[in-house]
Parts: sequence; structure tokens; C-alpha cells
Amino acid sequence: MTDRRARRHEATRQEILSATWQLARTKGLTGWSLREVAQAVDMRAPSLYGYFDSKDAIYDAMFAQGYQQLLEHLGGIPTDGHPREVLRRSAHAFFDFYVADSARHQLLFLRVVPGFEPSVESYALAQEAVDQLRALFAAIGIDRRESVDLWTALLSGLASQQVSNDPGGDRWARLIDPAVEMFLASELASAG
Amino acid sequence: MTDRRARRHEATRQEILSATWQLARTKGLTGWSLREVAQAVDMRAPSLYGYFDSKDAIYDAMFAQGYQQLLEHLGGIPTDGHPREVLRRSAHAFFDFYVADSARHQLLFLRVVPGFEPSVESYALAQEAVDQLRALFAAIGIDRRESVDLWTALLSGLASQQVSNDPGGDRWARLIDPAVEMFLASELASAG
DNA sequence: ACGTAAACCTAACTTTGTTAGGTCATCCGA
DNA sequence: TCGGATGACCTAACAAAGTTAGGTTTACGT
Repeated sequence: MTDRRARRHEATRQEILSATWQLARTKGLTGWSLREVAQAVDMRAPSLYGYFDSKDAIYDAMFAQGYQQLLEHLGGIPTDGHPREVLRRSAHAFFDFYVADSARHQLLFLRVVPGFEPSVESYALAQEAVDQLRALFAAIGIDRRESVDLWTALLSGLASQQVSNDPGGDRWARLIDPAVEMFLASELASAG
Repeated sequence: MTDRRARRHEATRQEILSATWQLARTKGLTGWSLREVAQAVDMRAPSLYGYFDSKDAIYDAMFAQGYQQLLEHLGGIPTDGHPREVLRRSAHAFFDFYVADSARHQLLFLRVVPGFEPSVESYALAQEAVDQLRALFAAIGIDRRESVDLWTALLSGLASQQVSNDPGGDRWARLIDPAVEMFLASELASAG
């Protein structure tokens, strides 16, 4: 097979991405340099250009990878049971995903990297995640766009506050269940 | 008076900060260079060091200024009338403040600038804003910390989503009033 | 009016992303 | 099996970034 080299190439690409995630987690989403990444994979900085066109291309690959992870996360949520339980599960899944990696959180949900715009292919993954979330809500009878928007705002707000103002703690994590109740009561009231 | 020079110095400091805000708004919070700032105030980059110790010191001054503006914003909210009206006013005031300047939003509420930590003096201003918000809530009979935390999460979430996913639009802005109702209903239910 | 210190400059150092161009190994076709 | 080609990596070097050193001019306080 001709792809012996292609497989090796792809493996190295993943190795580079993995090292970059590591650096982004420890030094901040934009706090790393190509030379550091190169050093981590035992190369020199210019060699990285054999695998990515630019630093922004690395961000783009990370963006895509992050949304793939989110899709897996979302896919793992059982949609059976009482709507309250489904909502609760999805809330915790969301929150955990956000908080688990604040660099990823910034990359996927906040426009933080100056000049970086995701490519159309990567953005399609983001769209897919939104669709999947909408499907999850539809499965429990919530189908108004406003409701889903309010939900995402609520959850991303809780996660942002947790990460920014009480990293490592649970001050906002403890508010998830009350927030679910609040949201659910409001939905029941306005659904008619 | 001995401060003729001191006043001029302070004026130049403000001029630099103002030019930096402008750049941050157009090119992103971290998308500007000292040389660009210098050019905007008709200087060379090293001259800025007569006014700020470092680029991070500029961020710190902006951080302080941003929270001063927030404090003014909060102070302008009338606390009389029905709690619903007070909440609504404060919600819109918050949201508008967030959305009016997304660079400021990122600087004040998200930890976005790699390596930057606000100085103790600047952080005290942030604390003051939190206290003032708590006082506003106490004035309308809401004094549980959890309630205020949930409120800030909700509002900052709405604003973040608006800025990140629908800049210039009103997709999340329209959810403010429903969010207020949702929050209020939940408060009334759990206040006993 | 004069000495001093503030205000500003140029030159330069380090680190950043990036490009140019070279070297060596490895794979494919004859 | 062997040569040409291509891939993988390197060093050297660029421009732009934050920052420091050190000098010159301006203008204030005594």
C-alpha cells in the first residue's frame, strides 16, 4: 500500500496537535509558540510547516478536534427518561465539557484568538453540534429556538463564571441543578 | 503649582489609553502592538514606557478603567419601583454594557490575555462592582449569594452568546426579558 | 537664568511567525 | 537492484513583536 508514508504523516500531525493541546492547557490558549511545540515533538519550528500551513491552521485543527469531542460528548447522553433527567444529564455533560479544559472552551465558544476564523469545514462541525443539541431538545419536547438559545446562554454562562471566578472550585457547579429547575419551570409555564 | 507637568503626564496617559481602546475595539483585545499605539499618539514605541511599565500595565489600566465604567453604569440604575422593573433595568444595563464593547467584555470577564493578571488595586475595583451588584439585589429583597451568582451567570451567558454568535444582531438580546421572568419566578418559588 | 529632570528619540537585543533553500533517507518504477 | 524523485527534516534568515540602553532636547522649578 502506498499510504505507509501517509499514515506516518497523519500520526505526526496528531502528535503535534496533542503537544499543542498540552501547551495550551498549561500556558493558555494563546500562550504558546511554534518553537515550543516543535521542541515538544523533537523538531525545529519550520518543520511544523510540513504538517500545518500556519499557526492559525493549527488553531483550526484544534477547533475541529474540539467540536468532534463535543459531538462525542453529546452523543453519549441518553435521551430516555423524564425530561427533567435528560436536561440534568445534558447540563452536567455540557458544564463538565466546558470546565474540563478552559483553553478548549475559549477556542470553541469565545472569539479569543486575534485574527483566527475557523475554516468552513471546521465551522460545519460546530453547526453539527448545534443541530445535535437541538435534536436532543426536540426529543424531550422542547423545540423553540429561543428555548435552546436561552439554555446555551445559561449553561455557557455558568461554565464561564466557574472558570473565570472560581477555578477548581464548585461555586457555580452547584447551581446547575437549580438552574435546570428554573429553566424547566419556565418552559412548562410558557409552553402552554 | 508643581503639577503642571504631572497634569500633562496624566493627560498623555489617558490619550494613550484612549488610543489603545480604539485599537482593541477594531483589531481585537490582543490584536494590537505597542508600535501601533505609539503611532496613534504620534510617538515611538519605547516612549510609551515613560507612561506604562509594560504592555501588561496597559492592560491593567484598561481593566481598572473598564470596571470604573461598569461602576458608573451600575450606579445609574434606579433601585425604586417593583423588583421586576429593577431587575429588568439592571439586566438591560448589564447586557448593554457587555455587548457595547466586546474587547472590554473579554478583558473584564474572561481570562483571555495570556499571562495577564490584574493588580490588587484593579482587582479591588472588580470586587467593588460585585459588592455594588449585591447591594442592588439586597435592595429588592434578594440576598442569597447563589441567586446573585445565578443572575451573573445568566446575564454574562446571554451577552457572550450574543457577541460570539450573532454580533450586531439581537437574537439573544430579545431573551433578556424572558430570562428576567424566568429568574424572578424561580426566586419567588424558592424564597418561601 | 541656569541646572535638572522629564519627554522623547534611535539603536539594538530577544523572541515571535514564517520563508528559502539545502541535505539526507526512503520509496517507486525500470 | 538501482537511480530518480519525493518526503522529512534541517539551518539561515526575514520582519515584526516587546523591551532595554543610552543619548538629546525641551521645559519646568528654584
